[in-house]
Amino acid sequence: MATLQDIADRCGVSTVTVSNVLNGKIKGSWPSSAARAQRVREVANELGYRVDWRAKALKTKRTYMVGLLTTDKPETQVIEGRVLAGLIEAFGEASYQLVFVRVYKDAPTADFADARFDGIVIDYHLEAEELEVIRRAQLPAVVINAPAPSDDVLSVMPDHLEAGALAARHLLELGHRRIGFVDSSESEQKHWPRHMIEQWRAGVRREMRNAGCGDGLIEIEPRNGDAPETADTYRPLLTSLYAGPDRPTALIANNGTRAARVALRLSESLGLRCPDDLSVVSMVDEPAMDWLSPRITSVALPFRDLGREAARQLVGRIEDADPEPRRPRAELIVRDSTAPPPPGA
Amino acid sequence: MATLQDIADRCGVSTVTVSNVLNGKIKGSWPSSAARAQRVREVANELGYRVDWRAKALKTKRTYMVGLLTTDKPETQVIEGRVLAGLIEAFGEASYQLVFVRVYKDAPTADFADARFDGIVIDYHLEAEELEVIRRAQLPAVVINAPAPSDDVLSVMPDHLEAGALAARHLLELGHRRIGFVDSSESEQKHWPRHMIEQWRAGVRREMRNAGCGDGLIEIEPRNGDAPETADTYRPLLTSLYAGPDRPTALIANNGTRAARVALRLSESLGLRCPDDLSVVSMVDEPAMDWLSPRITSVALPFRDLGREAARQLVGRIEDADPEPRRPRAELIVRDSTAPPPPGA
DNA sequence: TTTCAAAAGTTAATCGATAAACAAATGGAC
DNA sequence: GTCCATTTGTTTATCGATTAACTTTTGAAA
Repeated sequence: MATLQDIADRCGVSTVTVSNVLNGKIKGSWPSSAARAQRVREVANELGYRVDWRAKALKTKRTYMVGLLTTDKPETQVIEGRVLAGLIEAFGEASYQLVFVRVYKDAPTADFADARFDGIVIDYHLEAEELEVIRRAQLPAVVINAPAPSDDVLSVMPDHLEAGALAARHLLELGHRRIGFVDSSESEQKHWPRHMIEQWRAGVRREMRNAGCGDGLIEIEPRNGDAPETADTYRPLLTSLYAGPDRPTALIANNGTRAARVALRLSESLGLRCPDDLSVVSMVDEPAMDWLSPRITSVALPFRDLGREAARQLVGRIEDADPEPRRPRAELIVRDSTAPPPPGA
Repeated sequence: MATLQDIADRCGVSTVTVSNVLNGKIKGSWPSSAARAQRVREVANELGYRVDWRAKALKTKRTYMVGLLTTDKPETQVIEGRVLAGLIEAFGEASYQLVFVRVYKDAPTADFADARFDGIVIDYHLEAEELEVIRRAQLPAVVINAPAPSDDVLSVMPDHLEAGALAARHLLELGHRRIGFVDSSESEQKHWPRHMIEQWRAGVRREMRNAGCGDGLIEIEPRNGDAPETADTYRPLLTSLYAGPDRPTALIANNGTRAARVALRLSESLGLRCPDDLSVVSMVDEPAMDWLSPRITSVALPFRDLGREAARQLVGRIEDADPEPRRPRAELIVRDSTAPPPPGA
């Protein structure tokens, strides 16, 4: 592997000059220096020179490494793949390496301190308790898809209010006037951050009010205590709802599993067909949404862009640039589970 | 951040001595040295000393970093989360950092060489073309869930033959004698490595021969050219199959989507019910397998263990230890989509 | 008591880059 | 032609650890 010294020897200059040329600290104001700089670059290229970041990092007090905090819970997905893809892309472009760090409950800061990162990325799966780790680390940090736990932490979130509004507008345009919002069952609520879901609901509510049917929003949230959630969890609630007069003609479910259960199983057992009698929208676009039958209309969060934007913000903070924030937008993917309400309804 | 010098000053010894103590190069044969070593360790602990791997890496020519090669195809999942979890765990225990690297088609070795990894992990999604990158890098490498492309590359795979056998044995024990193996459609086959699927099929075949029904294996593989695969792709094939005399009483599908399609949609349109009339097994356990109705019996690959074992092997190779290989085993998860065949069949 | 091999410790040099301090070259203004 | 601010280049020192070469200690054997 070629070093600065190798290039310097071949060009008859000092290593510092080579370093300056390659780091763009030579403006090339005079012909003589411009030519020399050119030659240095050529030789560097010829030798396939790549900076040794170990040495660079040692001297500059930086590491060009960013830690990605993940949980060590076996059940939770480590990180959404598309977020990861966006992070890798954008950090790569800025010459930062993305390193995975497991969060140990026992020794939370140990291997974390070892790494000496320049910054930290926190996925939204992490809980408040674990966020404490980063406070202690005193490093630039960005949280993806969750509110910042304190002022000095960056946060990148899509406009969840708008995401909810997107789903609602679609249904309103189809002619629906009474819409149910299917929330998590009690046992599931504990395991998920509420922030997104509340925003979605608020967005739905806003659009319905704008459309003049403010009281058409029906909250569906079963009280099942600690029992695990199954398709049956929602049955009693929906059955009694559909026995009454103000039955909703469309349902918005706060994740894909619930959407599928409502669309595929409950609609059947209620004697309804999706989408003819009942429209269903999922607020989370999962792979299964595209191959179930009917294919389920979903709101897709801009995961890849979330990753890219988080990287951009964090690099900005590390390098004291603080670029203006952008808010990635959610998209509606219209599939086969939504249609105008049945004529009689 | 404390350095060796800080500890050395406080203990009245040289930095080299501190380094030796902390790296366990002092045997403590004499009381005087044992005591001194103890004191050094105490002070190190007190100051919260952590080795600066930038300096260590610079001198030792190692980086303690392992690159994880991933595709840059937007559609493909970057990496299976459970594999990743296993990798993080095991590398963490061995003090290696796991760094994500995007594979650029254009400039395949550039940022790769920058990183100067000690080794490489390759996920099974990568294709032969991309494997070329690692050959050029000349580093210890391990491929997860795919055969090694050359002798000097490590490979960690579960026993896929046994995985197929597992599914077959389950069905045979239930009393099935004619079993269909649902392979990918033509258009999908191109996008997936065939190795696993061939092994699964071979395992199924072996078990059926052992059970004395060697000709009971029915291959189901639609010829749909380049048309995208949908639930309808399999309909003609299955319809004609179920019109004939030798209809299978059970189907093994080579992924979750196909299993779901066969179990949920096709069985209905054929006038069969799952599992009463038709049993279905998925060779890939995906989240949806657990919440669809019926919940689908699946073979779960030991993803987490694959990650752990890959890390173990690679660290062994890097540190010239070459531990004996272990083969993680697949497991059968019995759910509601399998039952004894109907009496008449 | 002397001798000696093993163990422990010290000093000096090094990995590859960059920062700081200083010296030299340059082109335009006077 | 001289002066000067600017740009460029050089020398020296440094980041924090480890290796190499060498010296000192040590406990036991002779």
